[in-house]
Amino acid sequence: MKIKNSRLDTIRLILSTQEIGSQEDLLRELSKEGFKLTQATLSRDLHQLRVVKTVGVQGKYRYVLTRPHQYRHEGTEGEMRPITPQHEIGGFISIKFSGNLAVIRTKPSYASTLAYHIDAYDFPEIIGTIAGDDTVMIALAEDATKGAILKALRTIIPNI
Amino acid sequence: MKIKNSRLDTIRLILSTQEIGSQEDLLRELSKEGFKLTQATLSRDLHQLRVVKTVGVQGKYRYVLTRPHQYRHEGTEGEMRPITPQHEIGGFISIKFSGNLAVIRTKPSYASTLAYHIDAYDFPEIIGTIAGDDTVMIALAEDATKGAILKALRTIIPNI
DNA sequence: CGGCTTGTTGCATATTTATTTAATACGCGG
DNA sequence: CCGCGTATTAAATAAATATGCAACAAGCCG
Repeated sequence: MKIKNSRLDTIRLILSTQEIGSQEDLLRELSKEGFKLTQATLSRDLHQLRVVKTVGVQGKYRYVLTRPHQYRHEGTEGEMRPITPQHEIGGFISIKFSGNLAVIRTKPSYASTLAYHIDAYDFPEIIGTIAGDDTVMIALAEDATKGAILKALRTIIPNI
Repeated sequence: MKIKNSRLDTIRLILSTQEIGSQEDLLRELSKEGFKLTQATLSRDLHQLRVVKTVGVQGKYRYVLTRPHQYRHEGTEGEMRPITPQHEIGGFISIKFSGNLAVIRTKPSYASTLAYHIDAYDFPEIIGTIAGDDTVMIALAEDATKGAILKALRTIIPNI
């Protein structure tokens, strides 16, 4: 529907540019933009957008967008060869490499937990991670080898 | 405090291994582990841990860990040199490069906002971004140089 | 130790968010 | 245009979560 879509866009815009701490706040901003709706509808909108309420640095709550993740298509591309363990560790399913990226697949909703653990270790071979729902993308340092990454990750996922 | 810390650890453990959808659920799990506390206390614990309630693919709610923010500054490894500004602009903390990727760290919850702005500019040097809670991963165009990226981003993050 | 400051907790309650329900609007094939 | 299935909504309410407050425990000087 037309109205709803533009409303969702506006929600995205607002959340991207302002620090919104409650649905009431967001409702107020939306009404400034000419949208009138109830908190119930907003709650459903946010659910659909998969917006989450996080805790910011100063302990303030804040609604933030998550990205609509791609639900990818398993590899086909030559280089990438999945290495899959016998036992699933904390939702881990597989890891593949390509260039300076590694992509870990997990069971649904386990990705951010895994990314959390990887981040916590702060491996020098890894310059950053991003988690979707069931995928963790890992940016590797330029000189990191596949072996070094696997070795590092083994501290978190023994049977990787 | 002793008890509280081990409780926080246990919360992390539980959230890492189970799909918890409400504080009541988590409370139940904690009591199995011998912790007795009220929802009020748990709410405060989760706030302190910056745990967030997300929406999974099937629309289920789930509590997940976010990363411990280290205001780090690694900068040791040869190629990678975090470039950190004097003033924090919109939560920006650092940027690192590796191959055709750049990884920006932000203060917690600022990543999606920053990514949104980067996207909005539609720089030819940048073919796409992904944002987590405090990390933006940027896919660079094939011919983009580090300098060109920094120059482009400067329109958004002046002191980058 | 005695006072002071800080941190932790439960209780009760406020606040916030999700959901049920019933009504209304919409899209579309016939 | 009609009828039927699907969306969308508001209102009320349920459910979930956050917080003010008072009590108590811990650490910390002097």
